Amino acid sequence: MERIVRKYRGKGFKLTPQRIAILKFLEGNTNHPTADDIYTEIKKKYPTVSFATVYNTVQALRDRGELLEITIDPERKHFDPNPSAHHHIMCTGCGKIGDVFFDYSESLGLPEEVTREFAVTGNHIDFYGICSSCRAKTS
Amino acid sequence: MERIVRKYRGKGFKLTPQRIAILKFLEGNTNHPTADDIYTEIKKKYPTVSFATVYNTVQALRDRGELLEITIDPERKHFDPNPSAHHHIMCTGCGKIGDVFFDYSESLGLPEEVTREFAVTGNHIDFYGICSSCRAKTS
DNA sequence: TACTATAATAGAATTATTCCAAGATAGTAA
DNA sequence: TTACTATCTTGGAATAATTCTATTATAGTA
Ligand SMILES: [Mn+2]
Ligand SMILES: [Mn+2]
Ligand SMILES: [Zn+2]
Ligand SMILES: [Zn+2]
Repeated sequence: MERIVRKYRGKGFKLTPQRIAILKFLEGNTNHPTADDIYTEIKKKYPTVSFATVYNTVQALRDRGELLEITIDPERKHFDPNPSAHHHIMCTGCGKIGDVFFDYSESLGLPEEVTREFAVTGNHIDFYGICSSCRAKTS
Repeated sequence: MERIVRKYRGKGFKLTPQRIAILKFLEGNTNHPTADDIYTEIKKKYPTVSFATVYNTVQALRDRGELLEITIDPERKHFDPNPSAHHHIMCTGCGKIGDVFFDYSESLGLPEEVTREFAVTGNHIDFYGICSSCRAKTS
């Protein structure tokens, strides 16, 4: 928590109790929670917290480059407190999202007809698969 | 249009006038339209068409493997009548989505800690960039 | 031509997300 | 400390995308 305070102090980002709770929940969290996941968690300690606060906070973090919005799930957005470039894999059985830490950039050269039209700035890979617990169920 | 009839005849997929209009709009369309784009177009010829029909039709096509749902745009789904494996690039300026026809699968080996947990079934790459017309504007 | 499974429609419902106005408060500077 | 104010929180309304439902219509088939 001291690290959190140190990280955001003096950056025009006010550290309110709700925000600190959100930051603590997100810190090191590799579950890629949805807005609802965050809301449900923070509500345990701050029963009057609102969705607006959750969305405002994740937006503020996103704008500061501290958090990523993940689009791999067509149903809803997931948030990732690890802003370093990495990729994701989602289980098509249960929706679980895992991290893929590998830089494929070298292999992702684009065809000339694409680079003629687009100046490429980034990439993100969505992998799909079946997680071990889902495999256990169906087999 | 004859090709469309031939393709779907006798497969439990009724070819209504609205569906034919949707199929014609989608056929060869590389613009990755949204549900609203489809609705707006079909409404020109069938003013009473409903969103339910648009969604029902794209779902039926998706279930038959004739159409893909694209998640590259965090705001809304886009649909792609080309179901063959390919990737996409979106302009972060105007939202335009282009196709990337290149099979990167050979280069997309996953780290062992991922394959231990997930049996991989597929992948899709989202590229980001700036399209030529957006570059013309800002420069 | 008649039948029936499937589709189309209007509109309500649901869900995710954003907006808004009013009241609080974190951080700062005196 | 204290006071100030820019920023934040909140409940609830608003928006937007998508799905559901009940009713009516019709494509495909016998
Ligand atoms: Mn991640
Ligand atoms: Mn495409
Ligand atoms: Zn699973
Ligand atoms: Zn553009």
